[in-house]
Amino acid sequence: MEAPWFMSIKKNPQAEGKRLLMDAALTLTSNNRSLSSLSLRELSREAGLNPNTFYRHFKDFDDLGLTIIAELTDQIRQPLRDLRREAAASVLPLHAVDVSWEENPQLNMKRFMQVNKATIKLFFDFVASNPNAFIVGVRELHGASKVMRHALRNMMSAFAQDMAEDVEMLNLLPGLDKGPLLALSEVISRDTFLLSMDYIELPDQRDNICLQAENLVATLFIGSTVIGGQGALVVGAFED
Amino acid sequence: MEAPWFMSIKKNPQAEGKRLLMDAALTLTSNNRSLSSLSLRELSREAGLNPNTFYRHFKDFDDLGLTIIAELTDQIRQPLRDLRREAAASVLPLHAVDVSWEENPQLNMKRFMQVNKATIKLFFDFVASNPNAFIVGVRELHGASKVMRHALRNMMSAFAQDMAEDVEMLNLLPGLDKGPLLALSEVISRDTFLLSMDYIELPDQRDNICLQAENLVATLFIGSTVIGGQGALVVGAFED
DNA sequence: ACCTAAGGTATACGATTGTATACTTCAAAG
DNA sequence: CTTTGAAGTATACAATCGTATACCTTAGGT
Repeated sequence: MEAPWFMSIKKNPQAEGKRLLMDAALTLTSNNRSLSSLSLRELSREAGLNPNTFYRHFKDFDDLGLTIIAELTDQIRQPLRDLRREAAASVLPLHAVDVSWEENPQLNMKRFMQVNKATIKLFFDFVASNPNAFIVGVRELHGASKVMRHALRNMMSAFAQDMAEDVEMLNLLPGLDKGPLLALSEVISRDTFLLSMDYIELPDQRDNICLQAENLVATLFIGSTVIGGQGALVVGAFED
Repeated sequence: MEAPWFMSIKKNPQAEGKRLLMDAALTLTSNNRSLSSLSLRELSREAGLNPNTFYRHFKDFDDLGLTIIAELTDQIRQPLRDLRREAAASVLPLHAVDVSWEENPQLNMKRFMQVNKATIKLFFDFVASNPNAFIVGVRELHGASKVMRHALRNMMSAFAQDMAEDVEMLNLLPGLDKGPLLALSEVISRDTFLLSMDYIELPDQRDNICLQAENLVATLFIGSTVIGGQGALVVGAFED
């Protein structure tokens, strides 16, 4: 009698278990669990592996978490920058007559709002296609492990720096100094991350959530511009 | 031989264990643990009680958590409103000539900023004197238990409503409609809560963190006022 | 062709866990 | 007084936990 096909196949042994364990962790944590509440055996069971296999790849649960975060960052960071450029490119050229802000605040504010809206839409699309990764990320951002918290905070700081750089490079808001811009980016980065939980959990309110995010970003940027003494640049765009 | 005093004293048996268990939970979670990662025996051990005593008072850990949150809310909500009135009272009467915003934007903006600063200072003082409660609160706000998350979210919504009511009643920002005001309050409530973690963990940066919070609040309120079409009310206060 | 180390497994052990059952104590209502 | 119910304890047990030790398989370098 011959052995069934699936018993004779040897999968490629290239650290397959590592993937399985990381995926299992994502699966489990996405359903009302936190990393710190998982047990080794539970995780291995979900991954379909022997408990000891965990130690072949990770020192402890923090190690696992850091690996997940590193992968998450790799998957998100560059795409996010690309999204922003893409959004800017799809909007700006249409009005590329390059009217200065002083000349026509309304037009330039509309530009900004459109890039804003497009970027946010693309970001949340990304969230919706990687829900589990975002769930762990947000959960562990204020979770039990100090190591994890610091790693995620650093990740979000990096995102904020990217955002600030892009806004400056694309000349979206000329009235903003570098310092305030970076501070705002940190806030926006964090709040958008947190909002992504709502976006995942409340599929019927996604349009609303997008609007919320857009409003937050616009409010912050405009407020900061005014405080920076460049209010004349923007206030004209909102008067009747 | 007489028994030592502490053995003969019968503490009032009015659910003493309940207090001990809640305190134990706060103690344990404040030190790199989450509620969902606690074990029943661990908690009982910390409280100095028999494991089974837990069930005399709580159905499960969610029940414990909800009780903690309820108590937390009771301790914070009214004091917070009082703080805001106190801050407003300590600042407003000095300038109570009641100059309209249109007449003197600089003066009125200064009023707002002072109330803002005072409230935030008082709030963070409160945080510093109840650190453990805030740590659990923030940790469970995005934690594993859905029940807990909803409860904490409701709590923060209540805080936001309080804030919106107070701002309106104290006439701090006449240029803001009720809708946007409430939306902003929600954001501020959440962000301030999260900032309180930094305030607890980084005692040497507390002044900085206060400034951060003040800036955030000011930026949001001003930005929203401009978007609402009342930019003329505020923009004058920041021009050279 | 051999060796080695990485990836994965099997088994076992003591510690810890949640909970069930039964017992105690004591405050207060009857 | 008696009763009764709430608060807390003692003991016990099966399940699960983390981890130590030893073993198996295979890809890749020499």
